[in-house]
Amino acid sequence: MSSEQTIAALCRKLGLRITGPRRVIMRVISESSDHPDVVELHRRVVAIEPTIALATVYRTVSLLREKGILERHTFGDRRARYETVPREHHDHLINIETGDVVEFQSAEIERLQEEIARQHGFTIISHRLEIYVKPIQKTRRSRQSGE
Amino acid sequence: MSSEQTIAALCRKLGLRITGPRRVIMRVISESSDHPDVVELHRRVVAIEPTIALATVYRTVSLLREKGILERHTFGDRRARYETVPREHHDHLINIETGDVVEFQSAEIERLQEEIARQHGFTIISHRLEIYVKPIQKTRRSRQSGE
DNA sequence: AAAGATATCGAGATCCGATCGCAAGAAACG
DNA sequence: CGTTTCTTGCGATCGGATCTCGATATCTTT
Repeated sequence: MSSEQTIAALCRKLGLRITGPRRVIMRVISESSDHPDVVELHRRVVAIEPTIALATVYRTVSLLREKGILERHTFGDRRARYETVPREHHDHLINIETGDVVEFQSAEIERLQEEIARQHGFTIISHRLEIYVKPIQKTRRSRQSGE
Repeated sequence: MSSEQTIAALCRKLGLRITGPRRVIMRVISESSDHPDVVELHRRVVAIEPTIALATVYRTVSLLREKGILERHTFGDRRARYETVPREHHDHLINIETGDVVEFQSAEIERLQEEIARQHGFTIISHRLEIYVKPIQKTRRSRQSGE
């Protein structure tokens, strides 16, 4: 999702009407590189156009999610956070000591997931893999290469 | 978590009072091999002792979670589901159409995770892998419009 | 065993994120 | 322009989870 004309084009492609609120909401989303929740999105939206209702933001994000434009995450808390769908799927290594997040991809793991799902008679809709880690300690012995 | 005496012992060990409601709730949990949410737990609990309140079940499960006895999952929906901390780690296939959860293990995936973590200079503390799936459809052929 | 201290309970109120219903307003299309 | 259908704003409502509080039960102390 990107600039002004493409938002209109996107709406048209999705069969959605091009409305003022949607223009603003989509623009805010496209300019957000973090993972805002709906209230936060609404905050940013009303900073531009104060009349836009919270419910409209809710409706728009779920619409965009249905259409595959947005991804919904639910981290620790119970509020949903949104992110534009990355063009390449990735999973996360979370450093529990620092909170840092490292993205990674593994075609091999993806393949194994497909295999497991198929063995159970399912097809994968989506998945979530989070690996909680800490830095390797160097004890008396081995050091690690790389990194 | 297991039979009657061990529940008392467990409570004592955790510094909790051994009460009627707790006995029942813990028994229900120990006898559940699925991933019930709190309302479902309460259903099973009141089948044994109808006077036990939903709030008590909420309080008990969060207590047991704090103490490391239970694991809390939040799959697709917004409700928390609980399971006793397994002695062998497993991951979950979640059928998004029915909400059913299938447990699985994959030594291969675990191995790859270890490898990825190591390549980034980390050791794994824990991880979470959830695969959201739906049953394999038969022929998906010409469909009319929309959606 | 009785009593005091306090953790726990049940029931309903409350919180908070998310959704709904409806009348008014706006887009699309001719 | 006028009609049709979609969208919006607003308040009501939903649903899961938590909290309040008086009553009760458990543990501890004697």
